Amino acid sequence: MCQGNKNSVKTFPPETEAELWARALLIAQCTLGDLAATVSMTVPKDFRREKGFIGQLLERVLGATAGNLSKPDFTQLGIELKTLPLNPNGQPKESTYVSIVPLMSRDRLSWRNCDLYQKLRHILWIPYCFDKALDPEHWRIGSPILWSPSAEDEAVLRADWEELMGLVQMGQLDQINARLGEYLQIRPKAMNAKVRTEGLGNNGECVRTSPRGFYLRPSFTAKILARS
DNA sequence: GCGTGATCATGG
DNA sequence: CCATGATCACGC
Repeated sequence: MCQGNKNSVKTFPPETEAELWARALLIAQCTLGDLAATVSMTVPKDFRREKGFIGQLLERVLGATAGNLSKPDFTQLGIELKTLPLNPNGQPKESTYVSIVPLMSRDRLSWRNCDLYQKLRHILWIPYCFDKALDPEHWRIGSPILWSPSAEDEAVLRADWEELMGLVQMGQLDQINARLGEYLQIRPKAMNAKVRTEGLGNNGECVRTSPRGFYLRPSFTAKILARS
């Protein structure tokens, strides 16, 4: 980690959705290097040791406030910030992490009240071109997308969530893999495969298992892009 | 250790 | 080729 990033500047949080949107429009077409300079950060040459850099850069530039709380980044506005890496062909390159999977929840869950939905209900997408042929400082930010799931999106997301959380709550952790779910999938979310946390066994008892997260498939974020 | 930000690296 | 499973850094 370079010294410049430790001392980087934070932007004041936007007070309204319109203000956030205006800021997002202002940075469209900027390079990561230009943006980083405005908040005294330095763009890494590769992301092997700084995978979250671009997300943290955009949090600073746009004035996100939630830190590591399980809340939308712009808490007062209820808006989640997500960067979206695109291949040079304009398609999403990676899945999008959304939230941690609550592996110990035994209570009946409500879709509209779950952490996952609270983040999915309103997202500011910031696409950028992930081009291995260029140094990351020259990668360009694209046009922002302020998105909420359509009724059809929500129906699929909710069905995926119900299927996946059904397995979690029934203690069927060993049946969960990233192939399940049409738009949403569950994948490991930890420093490494040895990390353990508590989950539910098939008799409702506590078992040790790996932490997992909910991710949106690239095929779904591609639909969001195509529609915008 | 957990949740935030994600991308890496390899097997199918 | 690309999705799955694995991995990296930070704040607290």
